[in-house]
Amino acid sequence: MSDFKVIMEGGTVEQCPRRYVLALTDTLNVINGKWKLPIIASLLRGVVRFKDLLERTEKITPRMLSKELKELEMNGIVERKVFSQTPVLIEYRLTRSGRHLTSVIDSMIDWGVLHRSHVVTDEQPGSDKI
Amino acid sequence: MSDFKVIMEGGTVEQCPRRYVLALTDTLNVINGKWKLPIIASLLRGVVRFKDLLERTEKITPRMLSKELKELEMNGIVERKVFSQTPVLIEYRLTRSGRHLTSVIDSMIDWGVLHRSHVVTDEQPGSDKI
DNA sequence: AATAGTAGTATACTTTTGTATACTGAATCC
DNA sequence: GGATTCAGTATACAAAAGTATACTACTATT
Repeated sequence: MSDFKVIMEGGTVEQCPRRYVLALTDTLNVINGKWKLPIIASLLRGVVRFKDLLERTEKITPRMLSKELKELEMNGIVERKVFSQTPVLIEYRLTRSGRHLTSVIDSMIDWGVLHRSHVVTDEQPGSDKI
Repeated sequence: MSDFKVIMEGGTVEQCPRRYVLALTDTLNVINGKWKLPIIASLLRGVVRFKDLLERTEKITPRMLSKELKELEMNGIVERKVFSQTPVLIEYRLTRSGRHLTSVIDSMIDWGVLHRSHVVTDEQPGSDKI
């Protein structure tokens, strides 16, 4: 659909529209850092609370979790819902955009799996052929 | 194909196989940082030399370019070929794995475009854009 | 009044990433 | 023998990302 590949076919830079470049950097900014994808992966399993995320995102500190969740919220990836119970209950869930990240994650997994197989089959020590 | 979504459908963590997690973090590690994707995008246009990359990757310093190219080479994304001419000629090109990154890039662009449209249509004033 | 549960914040630090600017080395050309 | 070209490296610094550890605010229960 986006057909980034146009730039391969011997064209000028302008063949890759600016809005695609923006879209790409948007996506990178959303998922970058050490914790974004692990958190998103946890949220894909459903609605969760802060404490749950703390426990099941290995070794993340509350400070980082808080920071990352804020960024994800600002970027429209997660929603934060407050329930005025006692003790207070706060739920985090993915937005529609957040759920759509599965397609990006899937393609990253596909590439990673493929790449690992290439590395194993192609790259014997010393000889580096394509 | 990789079907990361299995973890949505009410399962345990184990439903997302460890190798998928590894594949995902591989991919993240390969593309993370400020310069990896711009460099890969340049390389998608064909074989290039260090100096070309310096000129057309906006404002990158030789130090960073050198560092990033080394990492990409170590990760099996680019190949470096030395021609013993004078002045010496060194060519950088994508490996097969490197070229396959187009599918990841495309899905990131697709998500970014979609997300921008969601942000415009969904989100009330106050919510922040990327 | 002390305890416990939820959802974080505060402070100080280390590590990683990125920037700025100048420089090296090899070889040929003039 | 100095200028030029290519492909980087060296040094010093600044900024961003991440870690460690302790603490706060609210409130309901004991």
